Amino acid sequence: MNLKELARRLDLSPTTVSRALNGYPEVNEATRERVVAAARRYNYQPNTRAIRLATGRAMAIGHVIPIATRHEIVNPVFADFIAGAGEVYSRSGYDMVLSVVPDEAEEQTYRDLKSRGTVDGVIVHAPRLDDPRLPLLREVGLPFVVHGRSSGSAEPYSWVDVNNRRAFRRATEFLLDLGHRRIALVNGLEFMDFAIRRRAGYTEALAERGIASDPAIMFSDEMTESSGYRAAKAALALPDPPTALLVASIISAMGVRRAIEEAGLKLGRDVSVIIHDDELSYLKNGEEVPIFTATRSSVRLAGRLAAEMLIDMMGHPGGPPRERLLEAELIIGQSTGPLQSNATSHGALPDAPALAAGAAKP
Amino acid sequence: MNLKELARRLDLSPTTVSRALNGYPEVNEATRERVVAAARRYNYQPNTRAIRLATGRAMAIGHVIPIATRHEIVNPVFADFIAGAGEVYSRSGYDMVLSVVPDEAEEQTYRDLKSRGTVDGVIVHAPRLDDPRLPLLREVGLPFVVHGRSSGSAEPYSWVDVNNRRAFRRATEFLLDLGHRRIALVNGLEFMDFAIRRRAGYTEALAERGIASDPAIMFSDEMTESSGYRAAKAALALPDPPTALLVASIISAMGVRRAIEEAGLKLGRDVSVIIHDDELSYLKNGEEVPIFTATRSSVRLAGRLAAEMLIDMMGHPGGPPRERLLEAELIIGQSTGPLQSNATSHGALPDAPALAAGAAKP
DNA sequence: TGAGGTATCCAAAGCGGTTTGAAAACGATT
DNA sequence: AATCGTTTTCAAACCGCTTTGGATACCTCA
Repeated sequence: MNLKELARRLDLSPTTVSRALNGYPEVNEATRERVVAAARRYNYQPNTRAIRLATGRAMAIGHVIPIATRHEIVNPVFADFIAGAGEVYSRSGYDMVLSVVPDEAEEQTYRDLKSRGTVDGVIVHAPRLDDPRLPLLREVGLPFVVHGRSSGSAEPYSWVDVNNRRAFRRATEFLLDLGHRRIALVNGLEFMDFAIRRRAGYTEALAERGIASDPAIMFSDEMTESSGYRAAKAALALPDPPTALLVASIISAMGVRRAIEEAGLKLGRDVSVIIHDDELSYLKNGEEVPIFTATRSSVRLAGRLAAEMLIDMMGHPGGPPRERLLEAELIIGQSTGPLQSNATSHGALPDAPALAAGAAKP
Repeated sequence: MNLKELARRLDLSPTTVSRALNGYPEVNEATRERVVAAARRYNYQPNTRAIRLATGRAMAIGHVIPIATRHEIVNPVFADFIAGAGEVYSRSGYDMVLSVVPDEAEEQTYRDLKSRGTVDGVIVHAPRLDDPRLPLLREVGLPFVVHGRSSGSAEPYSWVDVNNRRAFRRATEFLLDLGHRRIALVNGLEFMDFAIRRRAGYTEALAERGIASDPAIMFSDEMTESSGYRAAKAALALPDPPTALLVASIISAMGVRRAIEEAGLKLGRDVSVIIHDDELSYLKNGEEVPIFTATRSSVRLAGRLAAEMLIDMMGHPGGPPRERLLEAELIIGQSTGPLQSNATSHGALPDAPALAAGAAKP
């Protein structure tokens, strides 16, 4: 059943039927009802392909995921972000098109998406420092919203991000307040913008208390279980091991926990851990009571917000870039506790003579 | 730059240009080269929307992910499967369209996908016992490939699946060979087809050795960290705790490990664990050496195979359904070991008098 | 030389909608 | 009754490509 056929049965022109269904005012209310009723009766669904050609709009939004040839990792927050954005698209009549491409083909993919008219706009994932995709998309003329930010970008752009810096600053302060002085950072890859901001929050908080950050306990890697394990294992093996760790992801934290337990230490007593929790639906940080103390911010919500922002921007072109900064909440779990003073392996720090900081290796 | 304009500049008809670019034989080789060169020079990309309307093909494949209102979980294997399928689509010129819909809207979504012509075929995820989507898609006339199988389906259909039953049977046998007699099952939700098959493999292996399966140590839940934790905690608290656990997912296994360590037991010595490992890129089962002993099968590979199968089927309509069964390999990690005999909490089992089976609670 | 092929190219008709510009119908106004 | 402004409807052009059904030019062979 197509428009022409439906019009024929109603003894109306395709023009009028089209207008009736699309809510244009220049059609008699009685006819409109007749048309709508018939459309339902014959189960008429306008052909998407024809609409797209006629209107010149794709009614679709693109997400490009580069499959890096070196790290074969699928961004773990991706699934939840997509779920959030997808809900919005469904409600708004947009399709989500995903392009999985080798990362050297990423630029060409964006160009094609535009020139072939496959999508009306895109969401940019996992931005890096001064990310080349932003000028590219501007040049190409594809509306976009960034999930995260890209420090160093010359021009303004639209984004949805969590306040990573403040989150990590607060987390660090929380550990400092518990008496910890030697705090390790298990960060994501530091060419990723979010990782840079997290590190900044961490070092700032330390500096304010007069603590120099120590590269020996600052790790930067992909956020996998294994890398968390390696980092924690290395840190705990140091002559002056950290008494607390700040971990960028719940996935790395799984590995961190493994290393801690393997070292015979007890999480929350001998070693404190704070994580950043994206509220991944398949890796929740506990249920009623959180496992890890965490800075928490829903990546799914970010997906919803980014999608809404993009759709709204496409509806009002020429507007200024939009920004949305989400604050993470600090939730207290069972993985943090005051610094234990009965330890032996390393002595007091110069700026905290009253507190005998130490790792609690048995 | 569009076809008409390009034709004008070449002083050719759009017909000829179209044919030249699409490799039709009825065009002079010299003209073809001229056309191809001009297309490259002017960076001509045919408009997808027009192609789609003209050919009646969407050149797109749909994936419908229901967002269950009750369990808000995003299937964790989804990301990797999508990555695998997406690679194939990119290479083959297909778009992947993802629909995230509330699960009560799933049926209507499939109907719309067909009647609006948004996609040419779909991949069905996470099939259940006698899944209603299969007859629906058949009725609607949308080609599809199922990732997994649906026991009880009357008609044949195309699928790509891993041999879950054999995998779990082998894993159980492996534990039995190590002397374990009390083996818990931490399964996924048992209305999911894969979970049914896994359970079948497990109970079969037990039955063959004359061991009745005990509902008290068979758990079925969503495969999250928390549910794994709960199951293992409950199992280990029993008067006759299991000495080994068979766990359906590496994510649940994280929780299982937490419960084991919390109970003061040592993984691989006091309690053995075998998992099923989908080789998720963000949750690898170790790197050089596997953490858990596991039955392993790449879900990303399954994604590639399913996509290839579907594309091929769409190219040869009317063919018989296709099937592809992948075998999981059994890899030995550090999480399994022979049954310890120095334990006390429960006695020898009738059929293994020589081995004093016991949990090693200190 | 003329018929019959073959190679090459093109005009025009779709595909199924939207949208422009105009016409028809209708009432109200002068 | 003629004019005007609305309301309502429609014919036709258009979106940018594919594809059908010729047309034309060029060979080949009898």
